[in-house]
Parts: sequence; structure tokens; C-alpha cells
Amino acid sequence: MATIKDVAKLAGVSIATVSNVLNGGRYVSPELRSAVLQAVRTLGYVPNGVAQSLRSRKTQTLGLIVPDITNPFFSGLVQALERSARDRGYQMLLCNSEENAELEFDLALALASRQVDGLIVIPTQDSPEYLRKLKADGLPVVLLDRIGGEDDLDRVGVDNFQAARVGTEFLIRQGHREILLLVSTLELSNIRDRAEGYRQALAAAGIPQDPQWVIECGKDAPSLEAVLEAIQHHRPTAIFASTNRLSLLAIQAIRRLKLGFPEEISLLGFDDFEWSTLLEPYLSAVVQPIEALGFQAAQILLDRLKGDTSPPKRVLLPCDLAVRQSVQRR
Amino acid sequence: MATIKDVAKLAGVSIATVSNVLNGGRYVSPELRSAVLQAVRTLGYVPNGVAQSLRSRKTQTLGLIVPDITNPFFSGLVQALERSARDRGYQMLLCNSEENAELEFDLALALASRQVDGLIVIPTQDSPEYLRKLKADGLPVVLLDRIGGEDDLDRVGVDNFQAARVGTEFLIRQGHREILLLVSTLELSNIRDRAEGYRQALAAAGIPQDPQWVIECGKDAPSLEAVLEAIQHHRPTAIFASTNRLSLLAIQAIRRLKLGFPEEISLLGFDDFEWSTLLEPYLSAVVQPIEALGFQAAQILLDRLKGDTSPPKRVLLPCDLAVRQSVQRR
DNA sequence: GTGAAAGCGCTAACAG
DNA sequence: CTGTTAGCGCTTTCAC
Repeated sequence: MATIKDVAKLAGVSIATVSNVLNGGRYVSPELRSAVLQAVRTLGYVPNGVAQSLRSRKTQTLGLIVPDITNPFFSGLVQALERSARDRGYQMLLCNSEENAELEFDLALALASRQVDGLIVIPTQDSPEYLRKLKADGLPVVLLDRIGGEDDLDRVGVDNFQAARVGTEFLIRQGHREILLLVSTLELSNIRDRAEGYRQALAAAGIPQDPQWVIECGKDAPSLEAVLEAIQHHRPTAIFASTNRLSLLAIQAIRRLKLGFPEEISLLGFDDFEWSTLLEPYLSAVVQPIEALGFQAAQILLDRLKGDTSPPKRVLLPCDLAVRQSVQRR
Repeated sequence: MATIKDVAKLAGVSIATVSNVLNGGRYVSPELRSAVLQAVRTLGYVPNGVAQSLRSRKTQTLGLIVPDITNPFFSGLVQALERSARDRGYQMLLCNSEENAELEFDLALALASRQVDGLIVIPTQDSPEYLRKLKADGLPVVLLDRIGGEDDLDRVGVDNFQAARVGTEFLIRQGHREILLLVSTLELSNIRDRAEGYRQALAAAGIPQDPQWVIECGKDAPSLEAVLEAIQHHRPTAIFASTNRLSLLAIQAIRRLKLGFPEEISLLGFDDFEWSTLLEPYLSAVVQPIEALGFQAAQILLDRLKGDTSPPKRVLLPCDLAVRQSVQRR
């Protein structure tokens, strides 16, 4: 690979001049400029980004840690993030934490050591301590989606409480009073918020509650068994699946039990995605603004890189309710 | 951020010694060693990966260009790739080409300029010329999934011809003779291979063919209209959707036309994915070994990085046929 | 067994 | 207007 020296020699100028025509640093006479450009072309010179980074102390790279790229919600976020980053001249180092807190920690350190300019994390647990430290060490961090804890970190997510409340109210308005809530794990505060929204909606409607109606199904490999059992035991008229994965599980359970769907049992999901059109009747769901989430997170981080030192931001986006066919009036 | 100099000063040794205890370069006496380790700990020293890269001419980073992370087939590939890379101490710069050849080219150059150690590309078009050049310049490249053209590049994909042939034969064995083939675009050789497998299966069964039965639906935003029209015009008893996206489209068309499914019309898909379980009857499909594809691609690339200079490899993995409910015997 | 110093490729401050 | 040079943080010779 040709270096800046090779170009300088071939063009008969100093390396400073090469650098200046390439980066528009200072004025260079037309003659030298074209000589340089010519040399660049004949050598196929491409600047060494690593050297640039070492020198400038900027890598133009963002680190991104995601629990599972395979989940359409996360892959949608990744897409939005990558696009925003690219538009602003940044590249993205993508890591998969596989819902493993320890791995997540190691990955974050590895990214920091690689000198990423900033970090976007969808954490495995609420507001991990180590991220505060990284931030204190000067690495801008923004938390995405899972934004629990009264953090001093920037974070963008959705108003889970409100979203779940609106969803539950919709179910209630459709005449449902026996509503099963499926959650992944109550260890995540955004899931707890959803549970709380559900509870408050019930309370406001004067519907008696029972913690037993909130079913914890597991974060990584949610169990069908739990859902089957809960349905058989409680005989709900509606299920509110608070996660896209859980909608899938609910469907499987409903089919397994050969319940009439949606006549006998209604289903309200969380998140909208291309493949949910495979389901018939078409899934009604609380939908998160995936693009906007990714975009906002990138925006905030990039602003920080530009020197924004305002106090930590907290962006809570609203969800929509997509009313389709899987919820039937009672 | 502390540098190696700070550590050396605090430990009262030279930077060479610090480097040596950290990288196990040469023997260091126990006393100095522990002094260094101590200093590292109190300073919270983390080596600067950029400097290491500049010096060692290795970034421990792989570039990955994918047409659409949002497609479960690709995101599955990304997951497998990332895992393999991570297991061997590599990180991944992920780029989304959005099915845009020009963007893909720019991204590849940007990655090369960032000195990635190797490149894995799922190209937008068959065997792009520029990749040969990058390889000639010393950048190991492996093509994944879309591996058309008689390349001198390493490539791993699936035996599309065979897979489509087996799928079509299955349909024929179930008594179907009027089989519509849905393809994204015949510009991709792997799709052409699928079409060819379909044709050969028909030919072998003595079923007359008509190029009109192969419907091109478009690569990025396949059109429902084309499918609707084709079904109405040809009245097939079965549809073979040669792409996961196309299965979705086929379903939508079948529903729109209110055809009995699978009694009136059968559907065979391509690719298996978690969310396809939403479909009832459950989709029968030709399934690609996603994990193995990703793993093999990473393997080959990493071997090249280790110095493997054998001639370009071509790995063709076989597909499976998942027989479920969406294809009905005639 | 350890330290000093060169140099990876680049940018920017300093000279002219 | 352009060239020379220091130095980013590290690894690795070369010297002792």
C-alpha cells in the first residue's frame, strides 16, 4: 500500500503538501495540487485511517452493543443507527452481547480500547455501573431501549409505562377484564414499567388484580410452558404480550390449546415487524418508533462528539397503537 | 487516559518492560513484573488499540458489508459471523449497503482505508470487479451468499441449483404440475441458479415449461402486484417462493385472492426463521444452513489472515428441505 | 534481564 | 505558499 510519502515523492512535493491538498488544510498552488492528485491516482493511494486516528485522536467509529441482532426490533435499531452514523461519516463496530452481562462488559472494554469515539449500548441489565466509569473516563455513552435506573447517562427509549397503559386500556375498552400480561423478565425496568402501566390501567377501570396474572417467561429463551399453564389456569379472554418474542409464544400457546382466535381469546402484541403479517388474524400491537429511537440515539451521541456538554438527556418517545384484527370485542 | 509511558514512570521501568509484561514478549523479572501490573491497576491502564494497530499493521477488525441487516437471513449470518470473529479476537465493522452497488463500493473503500484485516461481503451484484482489486492490493476478501461469477475470490454459499431442484421435485412428488416460481431478480446468479434448478426438475418430470411462470418481483421492494397478477393469470396449484421475503408476498397474495390455503394452493418457501411459525399452516421450506454459512466464511477469512495462501476456495453448502404443512398433496 | 530509540503513517505547528 | 519536524502510543530491534 502506498503511503503519503510515496505520493509526496512521486509528486515532487513534501508530505505536508500532500496532506493539505487531501484535507484542504491550507492553500496549495494549482500546479502542485494537480501534481499531487495525479500521483494519488497513479498510486491508488488511500490514506491510512489508523494513522489518521492515532494522530487526530478520533476514530470516526462508534461502538454498538446489542443483546441479539437477530431480533427484528434490535436489527431495526441497528439499521437506523448505522444509517445515521454513516450519514455523518462514522462507522460502526457491532457487538452482540447475547444477553450476557459479563460478555457485554468485556465487549465494552474492548471497544474502548479500540478508541471508539462513542458507545451506544442496549444493556443486558439496568444502567450498568461500568458504563458510568467509561463515561467518567471521557467516553460518551448513550443507553438505548433499556434505560432503567436514575442515570447520569444519556438515554433514549420509549415511554413504556404509557404504552402499556394505553394498550391495556384498549383491551379494556374492547370489553376484556381478564387480561394476562406476558413479560420477559421483571428485572428490566422497562419491562417493569410495562407491567406497571398494565396495572394502573386495570386499577383505573376498577378491575381487581392478581400478581399471578403477570407471567414471567424468561429473557433469552422464553418458555412456552409458562404461557400454556397460565392460560389454562386463568382462562383469560385476552393476552397482552409485552415483547415481540412473547407474541410468538402466545400464538403458539393459543394454537396448542386449540382456542378460537380471536373469538375465544384476543392477543395484543408489542412491536410491529414485517413478518407479523404472516399471522392471521393480523396482530394488533403497541408499536415502538424504531427508526426514531435509533436516530435519536445517534443524534445525541454525535452531538456529544461535537462538544455538547449539556446535562445528561433523557428522551422518551411515545408508542402507537396499531389496531388490527387480533383483538376482538367482548 | 493513561498511556504506556505513565505506567512505565509509575512502575519505575522502561516502556519496553511494560510492553513486555503485557504482551509476554520476553522474560521480565518477577519484581518488575509485579510493579508494572500494580501500576497498570492503579492507573486503570488500557492499551491504545489504534497505536497497537498502527505499529503492528493489524487491526484485529473485519469489515462486513450486508445488503439489509433487517432481513432475518442476513441478520442470522451477521450473528454467526460476529460470534466466530469474536471467538478469535476480532471485532466487526458492520455496513449496510442497502442493495446499492455504488454505496457498497464506497463502504468497501472506507473499510479498506480503515485497515480492516479482511472483508466479508454479501454483494449487491455478482462478483464486483472492485473486490478483485482490493484483494490484489493485499486485502483478503470472502464473498458470502451471493457468489456468482467465475471468481478468483474465496466464496461460500449454498448450492442453489440443487436446493431449488429438490424443492421443486418435492412439489412435483406431491402431485403439483402447475408451479409458479417467484424470484427476486434474475440478475443475481444465485437466483438464476434457483430458477435453473426449478426448470430442470420440471424437465426431468416431463412437465412443459413456460418462462412466464417465473415471476421477477424485484430485489429490494418486491411487488405484490406482480404476484397477484401471475396467480390470477396462471392459476397455479403451487407457488415456490425462492426467497423469504417472497414467501411473505405469496401469503399476502393468497389471502388477497381468498384462495384456500393450502387446499387450493400450496406454498413452498425458502429459508426458515423464527417468525415463520406465525404462519398457519406452517411453512414448508428449503432451508439454508445459516450458522454454517457464517461460520465457514469467517473460518476461511481467518485462515487467510493466518497466512493460508492456497488457491481461492469455493464452499457450497447443501440445503435441507423442511416438510411442514403449507404444501398439500394433490 | 532491561533500557534507549527507531519508526508505523499521518497532521499540524513551526520555519522560512 | 511550501517544507521540515515533532509526536500521537505502541512494539521491537539494538545495545548494554
